[in-house]
Amino acid sequence: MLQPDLSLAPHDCSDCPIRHRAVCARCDADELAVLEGIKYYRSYEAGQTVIWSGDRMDFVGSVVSGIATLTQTMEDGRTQMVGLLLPSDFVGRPGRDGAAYNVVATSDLVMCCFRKKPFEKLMETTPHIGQRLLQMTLDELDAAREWMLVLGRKTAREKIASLMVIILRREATLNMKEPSGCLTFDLPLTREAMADYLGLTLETVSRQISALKREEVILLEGKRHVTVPDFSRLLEEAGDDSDGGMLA
Amino acid sequence: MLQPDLSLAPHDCSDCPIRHRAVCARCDADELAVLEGIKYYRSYEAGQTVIWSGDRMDFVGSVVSGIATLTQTMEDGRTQMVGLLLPSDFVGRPGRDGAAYNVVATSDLVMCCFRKKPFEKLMETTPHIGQRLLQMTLDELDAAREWMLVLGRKTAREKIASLMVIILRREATLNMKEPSGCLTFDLPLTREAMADYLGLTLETVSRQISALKREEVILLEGKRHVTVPDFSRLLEEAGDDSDGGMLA
DNA sequence: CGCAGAATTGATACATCTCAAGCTGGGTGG
DNA sequence: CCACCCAGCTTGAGATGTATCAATTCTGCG
Repeated sequence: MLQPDLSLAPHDCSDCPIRHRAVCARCDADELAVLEGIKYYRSYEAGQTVIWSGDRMDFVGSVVSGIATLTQTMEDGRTQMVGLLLPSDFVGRPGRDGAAYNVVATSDLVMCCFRKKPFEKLMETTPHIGQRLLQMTLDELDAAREWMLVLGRKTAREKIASLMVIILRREATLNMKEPSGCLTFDLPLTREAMADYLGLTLETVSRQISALKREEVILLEGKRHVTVPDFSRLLEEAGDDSDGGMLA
Repeated sequence: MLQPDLSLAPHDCSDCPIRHRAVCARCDADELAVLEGIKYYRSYEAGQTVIWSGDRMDFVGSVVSGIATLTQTMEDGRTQMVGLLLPSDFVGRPGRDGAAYNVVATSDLVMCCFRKKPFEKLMETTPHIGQRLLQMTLDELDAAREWMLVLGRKTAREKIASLMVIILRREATLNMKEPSGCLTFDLPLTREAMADYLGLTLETVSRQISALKREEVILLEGKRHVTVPDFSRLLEEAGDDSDGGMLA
């Protein structure tokens, strides 16, 4: 099914789960009403490709629920993930026609979309949208630069630990609290997708996860469910500064 | 001398060399006049640190002339360059107090600065500034993501070739033409700085440059001046798609 | 001239990749 | 209900690319 059931998708912005973090976060009631007029929802099943790099893209939008990946591929097939899209993340670039990356749904995915032209027009007249998009883009740029350090300078073990730290930090952001002590989460990615994120092979990912398990930095139930008995230990393994690394 | 001679710095925005590409690019005459009122220049000598990561930063600004690097460092000294700042590039983040990265002048450097608070206030009232900053940030994000592919998936030789391609592309952007055929440029970085950019050691950088020279992909005069007899050959060595990879 | 920083080159070590063989768990059809 | 299958994963052994350590060689400059 190309467009899975939409009945559960929110239709009213005021109960939207990403209302306060997405590109519309700063909009007031009037502005929201205009956005509401041009929005529509799309759903994708786990594994579906949302957009191919290079394709014409006539919409932009926000992830409402589910997870997607942003990847870049070389001709010979080497691929690098360049972004992990979680709920509230923005997809697409105003002012550009073609998609620069592949977007693939990693889980079932619901997106809130806007046709590009009307959205661009709206941006001209509604500063709150551009302001929020700037904020979000600056955050993504910081994330990309942090990831450059991971890719360029960290060992395989540090990379795996860094990935787990990032996932835990992003989850903690939702709950508005610092991660610490004993924590639990599910890996949203296959070993292969982790390898593409980390610039490793899937075998190396697997070996390093096994090593972290053997040394009890993490505990595993099944392949995906992870328990971190001591977050600061994980931070150490990631090679991060002991402080949260958070910036005002 | 902490603040080298400023006499050559432009004082009138209308003859500023970066007038049409910097954060002020979209401002009209009135808006420019306001900006002109709060701007000031700073100069740095080659090698000087402009900002230390974590330091309080009371200004934002644009590179007017010269080159600077943006780097991130781990406690044990491993460092990764996360950005190369050329004329017109923007430094600093509105809405944040501390610097996230080290900024170091690689050559003599002139910056056009704005105190942060007045600049932030101006952004609220002058949409053209925010719009331009959004555009520039999106471009930087694309550059960072392209670099993630380089760091995560390319071989040492491809990394060196990619660096040269990027430098040539950025120079070509100034002249508004696609690079092709026989080209010439100066490496703006030491071998060590290249290593920090590419996630390699300086020895590996040196060896790969020697190899590219031996195989006549490039010719060297001195350590810094490079001639590329055939740009498409360099592109191939970089592992890039043969087309320019340019996006609308 | 001679020094210091930058770069090159060599020998060896080691982390990660590659290729290959099995394992595991959840789903399917007989 | 069980046997089978298959994608995802783990583990092993050996190859390889890059790092590390060390010794020279350049190059510009006081």
